[in-house]
Order: sequence, then structure tokens, then C-alpha cells
Amino acid sequence: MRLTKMLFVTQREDPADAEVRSHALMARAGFIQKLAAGIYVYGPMMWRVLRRIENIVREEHDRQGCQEMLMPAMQPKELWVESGRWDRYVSEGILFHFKERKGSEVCLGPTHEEVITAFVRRQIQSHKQLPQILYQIQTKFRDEIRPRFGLMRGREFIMKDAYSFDVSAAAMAESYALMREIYRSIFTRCGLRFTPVEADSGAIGGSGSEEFMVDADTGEDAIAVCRATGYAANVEKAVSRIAAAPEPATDVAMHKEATPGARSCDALVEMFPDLPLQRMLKTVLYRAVFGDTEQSVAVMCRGDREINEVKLLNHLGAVALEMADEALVRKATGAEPGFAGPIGLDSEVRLLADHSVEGVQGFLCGGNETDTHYLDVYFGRDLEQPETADFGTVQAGDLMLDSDDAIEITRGIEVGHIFQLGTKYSEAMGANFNNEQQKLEPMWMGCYGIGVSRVAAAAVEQNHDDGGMIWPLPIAPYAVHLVQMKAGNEEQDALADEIHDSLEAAGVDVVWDDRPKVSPGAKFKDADLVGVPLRIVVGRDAGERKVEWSLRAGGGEREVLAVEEALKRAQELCAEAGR
RNA sequence: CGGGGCGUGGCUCAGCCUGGUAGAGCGCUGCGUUCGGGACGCAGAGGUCGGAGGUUCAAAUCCUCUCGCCCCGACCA
Repeated sequence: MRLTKMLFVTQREDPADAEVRSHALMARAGFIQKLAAGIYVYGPMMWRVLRRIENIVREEHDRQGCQEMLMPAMQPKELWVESGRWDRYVSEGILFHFKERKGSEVCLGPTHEEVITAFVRRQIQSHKQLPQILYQIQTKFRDEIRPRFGLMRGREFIMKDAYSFDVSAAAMAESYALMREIYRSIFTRCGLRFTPVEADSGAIGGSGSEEFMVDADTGEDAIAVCRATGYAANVEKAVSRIAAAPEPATDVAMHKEATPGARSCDALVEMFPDLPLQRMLKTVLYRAVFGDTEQSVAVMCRGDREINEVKLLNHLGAVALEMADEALVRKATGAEPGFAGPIGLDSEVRLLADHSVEGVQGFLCGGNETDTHYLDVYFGRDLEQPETADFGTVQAGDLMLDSDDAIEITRGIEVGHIFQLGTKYSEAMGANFNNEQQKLEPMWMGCYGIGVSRVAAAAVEQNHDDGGMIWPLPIAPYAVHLVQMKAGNEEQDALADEIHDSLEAAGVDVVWDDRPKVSPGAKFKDADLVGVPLRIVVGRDAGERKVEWSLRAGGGEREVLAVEEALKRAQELCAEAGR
């Protein structure tokens, strides 16, 4: 493809609204253009990338016997009422929904469990038809509370979603294991460095769940990993062992301490320099929402630890969890925010504690009175230890539960998530099959998602430098960037034309910068920005049929090669990358 | 939802406080020179200053409303 025939526009400056590199670089290179918050046009280059990713996704699914289909983006409310998810998705505000002409309500699909289950319950009647894995690649719609980071968190995005249907929990686990392998193949083939992690299953529900994280410091998710054991889990889910708190030296009676203005552990540490942070217990207040009802919850944890709201939400079985606002704090504690504690709390408040409080004695905690804390408090003596469970967030340096190996915290971008759903949707929606004994049973389901457009963003987030994007060869918009220094020079014209045609004939896609009157510097800058992985420069040595060969990722290292050698290398690398 | 900020040629921004001819750089068009890391000269095109209303002789500028966009926070006591 000749650049002079393409719609190719680059910008020298980052767009004002780009927060992350992938967004800024894609926008500068014309790959994407924002249409509204979280809604983007994919330009021709971007679409080539997306199609490449889609094709890898397709090939790996098809290879394992999954079947592609396509479901509607518009879905009737009734289906979502059947599954019981309508209220939750509407109240969380992430569902785009509207009334159509006749007045019935419709939403734009954020995911397709309801539709696929409705489809399958009429198609499948017998155990003989199982197992099945169906998938589609399609635009999804989620009215994100705060769309950001370009393609990473958009309100409209391309997703591959797959659904498995099985006769039993064991069979479901087999489908799940197969999908896990498919996912590993896909991300490996995309040329990405990634980490599969144990995950919380969130709003979708169900039991087992893993996320596939593209390793990147700018990722939105924190991951707990243990190099020694191979453990890896999203911190929302991760569990660990923590060092015990130091024991108090003396046994003193509980008493009040005046702590004017000390609303945080930081302030208390300054006020009580001899008291270790591990012997300060904080009490955090939440408002838990259950469908129609609400409940105030107070959770204690050690001063050096943090509460994990996902674990808390799951333990409570709540629909949503919010930090208590000031009014609620006043009602629950009778004090200004900052002085909540377990003693003398409003009786309406459910008191819980994180495991980190276990064994902590002689501690400091909020006094439920403005500017007051209790000191030298003992569980068992001054109050009963509340219902205790794991509500803690794993921190770097924590130990594995069953070994002395340390855990570290890294970051990643979630590009894939697989779930064992069980019979949650099939039971709710009556997706049953006849088993061998003529008995009706609900199908066992799994669901599996890949954020196709997010994979592209993550690839750039993981692979770029100051000059621009560096696409992994398998998903790059073109394999070869042919840079002609001086268009109009006869030798160069002839040689570039020959290289271009040879590569295309060999099935290697090439973009040929044949722009006249564009300076070499500008051409190199544009090539760096666009990030096509293989580069062939036709310039001063064209007369001897020599070109300059380099890799975009190669840090400026260049070689002068005979044309044939450069062509051979390009073909070999493409074959290796499976393109 | 709460708080803050910003809307001015395609892009990045100045001008607004203190009302009076709409600006710069990049990009774009034409001609010429240049040609291995964002070249240069000359000549041009392109903006109802987000929208509506108001104040005023006069509004990008002041006031009100509205729409859009961005950031921060989702109070860890």
C-alpha cells in the first residue's frame, strides 16, 4: 500500500485529553479519533490491528471446536428481569437503556448471558447436544461511570464473548480448562507478555474465575504474585498471611485518650510515637445495599492494613457497597468522621472485623466521640471480638498462606476474564436439558470474554517508546514499513516499487512511504510513531540494490543489506509470527 | 453522584481580569529551493470564539441558563 494513496494524518502534539501513552499515541497517529466521552472512531490503521486480533481470536476458538455466531446488540428488558440483573445494572448506571416506539424498554447489551441462554434453551433439549461452546465478536455498550484512558475504558468497545454449556459441574470445568488454554494461546500469539490470575467474579456471578492481565505498570489492576510458588491473584481476591502485631508490654485498663483532630492513623502515629501502627485498629463505616434494603456496616482492621471492599461485599452478599457519608457516620458513631470505633456504636450497625485484628491486644481504637480514642483495649476483656473474616487487602511483603514465600504486587491490564457460571442463568431462565434418565436438569454454563479493542490498547501500553508505538508483529497494522528517502529519484523509485511488489506477492503486507516533498526526518518520525515492526529504508545505496534494515523495537540498530536478504528476513519473521 | 477546570481555524494554545479591527505555532494549498532523523522562502485558504438569552452604543471578553469535554473524589476514620 502506498502512503500517498492512504488517508494518513499524524499530529505532532499529544491531544489535550489523553491521559495515557496508548491513547495519546494512537490519537496522534490517526488510529483513533474521539467522537464523545469513551466513544471512538477506529481509523483504517486501527481497524487493521483490530481485525488481526479478531482473526487470532477466531482461529484459536475455531481450532478447538468453538462456533462463531452473532447476537443482537439490542436486548429486551424482559430477559434481564428474568435473570434478575435488570435492577442491579440499572441502579449501577452502567446499562444504556431506553423506551422504544411501543413503550417497552430495551437496552444495549453490555454482555450477552441472557440472550445466549434464551437462544440455547430453545435449541438444546438433550444431553446428546452437549457440550457446546458458542462465541461472537461484537460491539458492547457500557455506560461507564468514568470512561477514561482512551480505548482502555470506553463506553463502546469490541469484545469477544464465549459461552459454554455442559451437562455437569465436572464437564463445565473441562470446558473452562479448554477455554483457559485457548486464552493462553491467543495472548501468546498476539505477542503480549501476560499473567493469568485468580479473580473475583463480580457482577456476573458464579464460582471459579480467572483474569488474563497484560503486564504493564500503567494497568488499572493490582496483582499479587509470588515468584517462588507461581501464585498470582487479583488483589481483589488475593489472600495472604501477615506478620503478628507486637504484644503490649504491660496490662493496663482501658481508658479514653484525648486525640484532638486525629482523624487518621498518620495523625495518631504522631500523637502516640511509642505505639506501633499494628496496635491501632481502625473502624471503617460502609453503607451496604441489598436490593430494596440497606444496612450500615462497620469493619475493623489493623492500622497498617487496608480493607478489601470486594471481599466485604461478597461476604455480605450485598448488591453494592459505599463508604458511609458524613451524616451516616454521625448517626452511627455520634461523632464527627474520624473517630469511629467498636465500642458504643449505634446498635443498628453491623460490626465485623478483618483477620488482621486477631491477636491484637492493648490496642488503640476510635472512641465514637469527637477528638477521643480508647487506648489499651483488649478483646475478651473490654469487648468481644466481632465476627471476623478475611476483609484485608494483600500487601507487598505478605507471605503465602501455606509457605514462607513472599508476595509482591505488580500491575496489569485486564484483557480477558473467564468464569464458571454454574447454573445461575440456566436455572433463572429455564435453560434445561433431558438427561439420560429423562430428567430435566439445568445446563452448566461458563462465560469467557476478551476485550478486543482493549487488547490493542494494552499492546501499545506495554510496547512503546518516546517516539511512538511498537506493535508486536502478529497484530501490527502492517508487517513492513518501506521508507523511501527521496520519491522521484529514479533508482529509488524502481527499487522501492520492486520491494513493495515482491513483499505483497509473498503475502507480506507493507506500507510504502512514497510521499514526495516530505523530509527524511519527518518520514522517520512518522514511521516511529506508527510503530510498524519491520523497517526497510530505500535511500542512498539504492544503486547497489542495498537497503537499510531495522526493527522498530531495535533501539535504533540498523544494518545495510542486499535487497534479497531484507526480503528474506521479512518473510521469515512474518512466518515465525504466524502472519 | 459530589467537587474543580476547560470549550477560540484540522491540532496545541494565547487573548477574557481591565468590553472597541479575532491572534500565534503546528498542519493545509500554490510556486520555488532543499532532501538520511519533524528543512526554508514567498504567496494564500481556513474561525457565526460550544449554544441560547441578557446587560451595553458595542460582547470571545461581563451576567444567567444550557450542552459538551477533562480532572479529582468516591472521605480507609
